[in-house]
Amino acid sequence: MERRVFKNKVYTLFSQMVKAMANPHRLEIIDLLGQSGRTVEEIAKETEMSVANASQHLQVLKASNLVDIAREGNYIRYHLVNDKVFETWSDLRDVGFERVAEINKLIQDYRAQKNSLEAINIEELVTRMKSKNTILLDIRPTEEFNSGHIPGALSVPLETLKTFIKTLAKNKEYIAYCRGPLCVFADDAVAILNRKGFKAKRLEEGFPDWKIKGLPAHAN
Amino acid sequence: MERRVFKNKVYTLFSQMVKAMANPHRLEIIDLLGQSGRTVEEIAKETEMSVANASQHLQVLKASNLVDIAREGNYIRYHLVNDKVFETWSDLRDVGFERVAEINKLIQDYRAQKNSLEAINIEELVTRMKSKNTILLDIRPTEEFNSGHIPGALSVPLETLKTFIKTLAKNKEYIAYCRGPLCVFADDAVAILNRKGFKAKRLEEGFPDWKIKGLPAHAN
DNA sequence: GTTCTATTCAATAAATCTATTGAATAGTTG
DNA sequence: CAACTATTCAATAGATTTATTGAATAGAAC
Repeated sequence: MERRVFKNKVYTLFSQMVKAMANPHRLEIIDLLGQSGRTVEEIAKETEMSVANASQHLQVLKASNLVDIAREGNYIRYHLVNDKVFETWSDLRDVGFERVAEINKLIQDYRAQKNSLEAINIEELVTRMKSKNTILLDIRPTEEFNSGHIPGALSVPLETLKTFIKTLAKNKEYIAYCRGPLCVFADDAVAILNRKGFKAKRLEEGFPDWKIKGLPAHAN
Repeated sequence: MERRVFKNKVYTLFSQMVKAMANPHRLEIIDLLGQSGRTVEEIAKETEMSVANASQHLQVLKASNLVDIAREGNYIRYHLVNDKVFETWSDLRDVGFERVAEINKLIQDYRAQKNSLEAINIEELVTRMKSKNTILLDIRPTEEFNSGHIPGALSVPLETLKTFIKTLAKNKEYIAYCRGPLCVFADDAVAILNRKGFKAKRLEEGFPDWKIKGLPAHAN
């Protein structure tokens, strides 16, 4: 095979893989699946698209070997094929945060509106966790907490926060985290906590980001 | 702004960035620019496309903040905006090598045909370089070698290899490297060396991959 | 200020991608 | 085996992307 033909072929193959990621719905799906495997129905519900549409996008991801499936009784559960896929998305995300002004502004504005402007990152969290004064809250649904969480975190799904809040001490500092920088559970939690007079900030990243950094992860 | 509206907007912005990468020509351009900045004309020549077409693709990359420009006299030189962009491409590439059978096969076949099947990776290279018996050859054009190379490498652009080869000792082991895993200069060099009875292998990765690993890089 | 040259723009036709709908399928449960 | 249900398929119309042309532009050089 001639050099140019080879190059065209190989870059075309890579571009097909990139194309599979190059869609807002599919990025959202990858972000979700980075969390844990999910059925078509669950994905459709969380991303607010039709089941047929979600299925179609999942087919695209599957055809490009970014996700694979496991049958479980009546359901088919989709997974990312491995951590590398999430890492690629995570790198893309970083480039976006760093370079695309619109993305930055959109996120800042959203957080400002929620009164959740201050965020700390994973490095800062590691330092702070050494202090007894910091309490870490995992705002995701229970199942996600159970399938893996940051060691030392308390499971406080958003719906339970309002009752849980009564038990919290005012003299502590709270850090809330959820699925990732684009997940808004933690922002909502921080908003509620601040309103009630607690000192609270969100963690910029989420559990999958913690995990791909190779930091220890607890599972129940 | 409502949660769903926020999510749609933010994932759309990210997907626009990914779309900018989702084209074979543009991936090749990113791969090239990871090497060093280049003018439109240079890019058009190396990728064998028309200048108008190359320019159009560069506009797409520029609009997405993946590349920027610097005027130099009569020419405009395009650069990647930062290392993160190349790292993202590098991660994508890894996923492709690992998960997409067609990509693997294509590359293996091409190397087989060039008699350059055995490749070592950067980790192995670091170990081997401790031995006096291993000689590292940089097969890229002189300018690229000068703008940065792996410490200890000899500059042997492909055109000069045939004359250079007369000076080489048969009892050494040669490692050839070039721009990256999809660059074929090193394969050609290995083929020539093997044909003449030298022990030679290529380095799987290229100089930019060495650099983003944070390993030391010499420049003249 | 005119000429020159690298680069960009504009227009177009072909190809590809997307959401929606409703029907089809495959595997499970009773 | 029949009924059921999660998922996929197929068809379509509208939107987006792409390569190719040849013309336009903007800055450098003289």
